[in-house]
Amino acid sequence: MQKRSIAERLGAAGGMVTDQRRIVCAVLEKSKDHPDAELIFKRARKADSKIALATVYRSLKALVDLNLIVTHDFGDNRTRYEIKDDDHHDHLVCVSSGKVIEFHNPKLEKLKREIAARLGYSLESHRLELYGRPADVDEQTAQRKSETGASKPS
Amino acid sequence: MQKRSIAERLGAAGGMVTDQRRIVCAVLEKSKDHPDAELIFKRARKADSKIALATVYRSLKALVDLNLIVTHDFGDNRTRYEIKDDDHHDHLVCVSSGKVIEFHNPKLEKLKREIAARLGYSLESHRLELYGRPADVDEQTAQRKSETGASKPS
DNA sequence: CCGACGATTGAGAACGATTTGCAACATCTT
DNA sequence: AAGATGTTGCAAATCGTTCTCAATCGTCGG
Repeated sequence: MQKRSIAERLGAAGGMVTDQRRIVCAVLEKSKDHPDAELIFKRARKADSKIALATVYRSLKALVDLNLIVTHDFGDNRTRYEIKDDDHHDHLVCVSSGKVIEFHNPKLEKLKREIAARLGYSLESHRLELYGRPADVDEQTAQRKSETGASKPS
Repeated sequence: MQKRSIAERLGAAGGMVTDQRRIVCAVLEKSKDHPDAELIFKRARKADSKIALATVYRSLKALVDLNLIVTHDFGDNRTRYEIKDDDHHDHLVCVSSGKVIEFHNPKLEKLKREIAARLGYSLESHRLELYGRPADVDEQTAQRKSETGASKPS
């Protein structure tokens, strides 16, 4: 009973399940990238040629409010959307290609909580993006010696 | 010879130094918060009642391009500006009061670089914000036992 | 110190992303 | 199946930010 679709979870959470919202949910589930509203809109139009952009925005907001999806801001000023995964991950954005790599690092998660705690706060959420450029192969191999616990995207 | 003003550094970097830019620089230097363009504009108007918002934006962009100031995005969609400090710091945003606390954590800096390296990238920049709410005093004292290296804002 | 030329300014229009007003319509409850 | 309520589509409105353009200023060569 783990694989409930976003649309199902939307209904379970008390949200109204409409055809348009089902479509937006389906688009998000099928998207492996981090699409913005416009792109989600374009993809949604393939399933419903008359769905409105405003509806996409409203559906996305509903899903965000219900904590079913999360937003990202990768510097270009577009809000990107992604299904909220159970295990949190952060992003590394390649400054030369724009490619986005997801990663999860337990050490980092722990450190973030500790920092907040030391400042007198309990961590509610956070946002982290690394911006980097591909390293030379030399540097890579050199660096690979230092274990950090960073893992490839799931 | 360390305390050159932003305006001076702007000139030294080859940027054109105008009255308006001097004012924007002065506003930034006096601001202890993280003002957005609109707020900087309001403050600048106190020194020059006819400076234009567009000029503020243009001055800010010039300063960002010359690496004299940095931008932040704390979730509300406003770009905030801050003088670039020598030693990097990140931010913790209080979700209940909106207060922004700066902190610097060497462990975190190191970890970020390592993570990027392990993914095959050399870290160019990054963005990190923690969002938290004030913890109970109990929790605070309990947490304070775990050393993290987090330091209070400078 | 002055004049020329390119850069900057002010004002408002223009922009792109996102939101909103409203009438028609679909959904969930009973 | 009917009604109350939430949602949709469309267009107009907003918000932050950038651009256009004529007027003006800063900087550099002389």
